[in-house]
Amino acid sequence: MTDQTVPTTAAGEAATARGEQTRQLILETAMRLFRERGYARTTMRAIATEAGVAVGNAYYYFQSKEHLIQEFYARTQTEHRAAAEPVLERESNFAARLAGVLHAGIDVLTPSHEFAASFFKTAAEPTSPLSPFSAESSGPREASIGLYAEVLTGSTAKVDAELRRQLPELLWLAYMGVVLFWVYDRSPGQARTRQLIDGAVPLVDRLVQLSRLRVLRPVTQQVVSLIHTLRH
Amino acid sequence: MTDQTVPTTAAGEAATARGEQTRQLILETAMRLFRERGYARTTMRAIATEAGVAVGNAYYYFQSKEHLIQEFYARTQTEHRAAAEPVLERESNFAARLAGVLHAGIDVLTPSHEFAASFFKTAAEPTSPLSPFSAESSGPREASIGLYAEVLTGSTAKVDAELRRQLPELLWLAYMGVVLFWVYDRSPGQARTRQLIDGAVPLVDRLVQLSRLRVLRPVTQQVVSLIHTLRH
DNA sequence: ACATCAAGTTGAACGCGTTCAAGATTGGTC
DNA sequence: GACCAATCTTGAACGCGTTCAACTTGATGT
Repeated sequence: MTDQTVPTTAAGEAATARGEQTRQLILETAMRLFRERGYARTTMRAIATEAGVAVGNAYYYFQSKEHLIQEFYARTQTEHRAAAEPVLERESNFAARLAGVLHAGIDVLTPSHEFAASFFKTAAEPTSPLSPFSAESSGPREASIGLYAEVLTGSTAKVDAELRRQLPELLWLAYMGVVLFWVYDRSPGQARTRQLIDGAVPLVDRLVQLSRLRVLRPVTQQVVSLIHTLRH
Repeated sequence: MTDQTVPTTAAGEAATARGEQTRQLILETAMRLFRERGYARTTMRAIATEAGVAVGNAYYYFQSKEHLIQEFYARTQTEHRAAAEPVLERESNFAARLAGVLHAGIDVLTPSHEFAASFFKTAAEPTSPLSPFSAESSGPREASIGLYAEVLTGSTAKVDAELRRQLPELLWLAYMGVVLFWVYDRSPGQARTRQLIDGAVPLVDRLVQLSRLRVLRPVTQQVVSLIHTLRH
């Protein structure tokens, strides 16, 4: 994870062996300060000073202050994956798998709640490279969707065939919704988000099981065709 | 609308007859420049210069650049209300009323699509006064929720009693979702958002009707109790 | 006529993210 | 060892949102 001659950057900046060390130093310093002081109160000058480099040098490796966060995404995704592993190994019940993966995601994010809230505005902007829907974020996004594909494939749940194809992305979208809720969640320890997960998962589970029910067949069809329409 | 001695500000700033004129001048100038150049490319200096006042003067009336947008909310809400009036007058079918109100909302927003996208990031921040969930936005928010209450009360739809109480707020939340989609919508004329509305409304309608169905009763209960939990 | 005082107005100054022309360092080549 | 080009590093400078001590204005009381 530390030592590679091949470019490791998601954004695709050139990363030779020489500069990589400085790059990592700046990144580590930035992440530490972000966690200590929050995103807004951490200045680029402070990052540079603490890292022992010039301000301009930080901009040689990172296009902007926002781009420093991209790494946060990648790391979080990797940690999420790891944290979800035991559940995916152990459980075969769909609801249990989904709940486990969602909780694992929030577990990983929890230490960064304040930090996440402060840079969320940036990620929310449609044109931002930090948007979870952006091309720059496609790596972590695809990986995350893959995680929800696993939730489904490893489970014993019986799902309408059409719906099954769309479900991983839908579950990822639901996860984005949970994260959105979590960012806004001001309850101590974000307990409300936990309640949301525990309350919504059985609901989703039920709806997914019901998707094969005769009365709901048209509704299922409608959902699937709507999704199809919206993505051309 | 122009001429009042009573304070008119939503935020509650003091607005005497004397300063009100300057306030309005700055506001009009700002709104014009925002539409002409976009939010980010409009500087406070430019607003002040064009309005013929000093920068500091703008800050006497508005806490920040962001606060200049608060007025945009209030205006949009009022226009939405007006645009929805004919539909609420004419239709009694729930789906037709909902679709009409949602389309009216997007109609009103359409001319400001670029502008809205540029300041959306600000509104998305949980702690921002511009957040649709913030205390400062409670005026327009309550009015908007009221609009969806009317969608329901004026309709012939039969809804589960428990659900009925929560529905206006849920519909408003769905509207927020549509607006979120609209902000991200890069299709020409935001045609996809129109498709989303036309596709999702029958679905919501169906689900609402089905909420009284026996098989779905537990699900409905679950939804209602989850909402109840999440708001203490 | 004058004093008083809140309301309104000013613009220089601050700290921020970001840029960029200039300089320093490195590894390869003859 | 001398040169070169690519890579890396520097810090002053720019424009931005925002602040604030100082100033002006105009209505009110005497």
